[in-house]
Amino acid sequence: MSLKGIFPIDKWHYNSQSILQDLPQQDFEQLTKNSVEEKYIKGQIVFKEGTLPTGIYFIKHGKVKKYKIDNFGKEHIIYIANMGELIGYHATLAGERFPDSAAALEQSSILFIPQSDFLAVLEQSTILSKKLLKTLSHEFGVLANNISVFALRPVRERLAITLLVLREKFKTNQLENIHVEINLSREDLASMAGASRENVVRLLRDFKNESLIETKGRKIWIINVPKLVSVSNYA
Amino acid sequence: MSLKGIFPIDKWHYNSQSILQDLPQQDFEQLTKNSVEEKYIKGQIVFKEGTLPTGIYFIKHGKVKKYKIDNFGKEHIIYIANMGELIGYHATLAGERFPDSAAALEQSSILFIPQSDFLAVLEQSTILSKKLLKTLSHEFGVLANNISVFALRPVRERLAITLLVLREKFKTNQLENIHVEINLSREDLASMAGASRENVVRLLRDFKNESLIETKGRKIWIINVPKLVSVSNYA
DNA sequence: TTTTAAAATTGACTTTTATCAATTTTTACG
DNA sequence: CGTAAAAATTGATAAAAGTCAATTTTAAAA
Repeated sequence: MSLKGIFPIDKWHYNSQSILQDLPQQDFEQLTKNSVEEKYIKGQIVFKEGTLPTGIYFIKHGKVKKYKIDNFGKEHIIYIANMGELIGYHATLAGERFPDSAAALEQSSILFIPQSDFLAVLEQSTILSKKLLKTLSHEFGVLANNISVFALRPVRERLAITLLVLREKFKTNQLENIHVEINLSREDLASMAGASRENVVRLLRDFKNESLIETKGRKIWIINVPKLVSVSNYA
Repeated sequence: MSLKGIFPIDKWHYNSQSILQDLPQQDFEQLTKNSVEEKYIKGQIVFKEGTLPTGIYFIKHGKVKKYKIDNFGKEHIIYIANMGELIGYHATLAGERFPDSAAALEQSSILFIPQSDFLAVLEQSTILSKKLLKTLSHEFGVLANNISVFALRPVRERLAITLLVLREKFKTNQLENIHVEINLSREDLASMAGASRENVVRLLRDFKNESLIETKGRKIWIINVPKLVSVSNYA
């Protein structure tokens, strides 16, 4: 069950994998010569909004949520970054503090690249610079989508979109793309969809009654992708 | 009445003015050698979401709204770009179609810079490239803010923030910063705050009753900035 | 100025969504 | 495997926000 032709999934992914992929060998080596690989346990914070950046992060394995916390302590998950994605570069490039926080969603292994190495390679590599410009510009579209969906669409549709996006994130590169298991807490799901936990639970029950999804414990499988796409009113 | 120290207005502006400002003379000339200045009347469309970019746009005078329209025809204004700002570069840099639309909010004069010139200067000017990286990275923070505010905060707070942001946009560089006149249709205001027009009208009446703003016709003046900041629950 | 179309406002009502307080289920771990 | 803590679910209720249908006000044009 592919989304091809029925849902513009590109508009929901940052494509930051492409930044370090097929970077010239030399650039890559210079970039990673002082890098350190760190293990993160589930829930462990990678960087925190408002702090000064000391480098950028490459996700070798695992998943990382990027989020913001409002003045009342409520969390909103902006994005889930997957294996192969680069995170934390906005702060360094803008010369600002981190605009958001990042925490591991599961046991992850992350390469830390010091700011000085990143900036040094950027100084001489037009390829890296172009890749960053391309990714950042693409991100703009993703975020613009997000904003207008949050501003205009009801929770039911936002949740449908969230599930479709998560399904892609949780795809294992195995053959069995039909049975993608979404494994995320209801709290995190609510925090992505911008809704209360209880409301998400109720809407998931509805989706289940409508035979759009199956659930077992916290796990969710989408069993009717095209119908969920139509529920999302997005495509 | 300044926002300094009481409201982080930087987190709501793109800062794209800095892209062409203090660009080396030579780069600027090459960039603009084939540029065309066009007049736009109020409401006229500059570019449309989903179309292929043919260049980028520099706002010499006037104001431009950047917006998206959902499947039901409802409009959401993502951003208002002011005199001196550059717009429309994301599509070209990402190699994609326009992620949003742009239309003049008032009589405006806009410089069109052909894509080929933009890309040619980018190819050789590391200064332009760095400025773009900086602006795009800063924009990420602005958009991330936006998303979490739309996802988590109620309309009353979003409207308070919207008014504070608009006040900055409508500042004339005169001395009289106290009496900034916000002149925008209720429809556009609602479309920025992500609310119905009627709800915006009612909330504006509340703000008026609470002596936060004054109105005359469609025009709005914020008369108690610090209190409106506190209503926004954002600072 | 007068006229008229567009925009803004108001009231009544409905729908959506959040919140609070249990209760049940699941998961982690000794 | 059993148990405690955490997470998920449910029901009841309240609050927020949208919609629809007038009516009034404003602004644009003759």
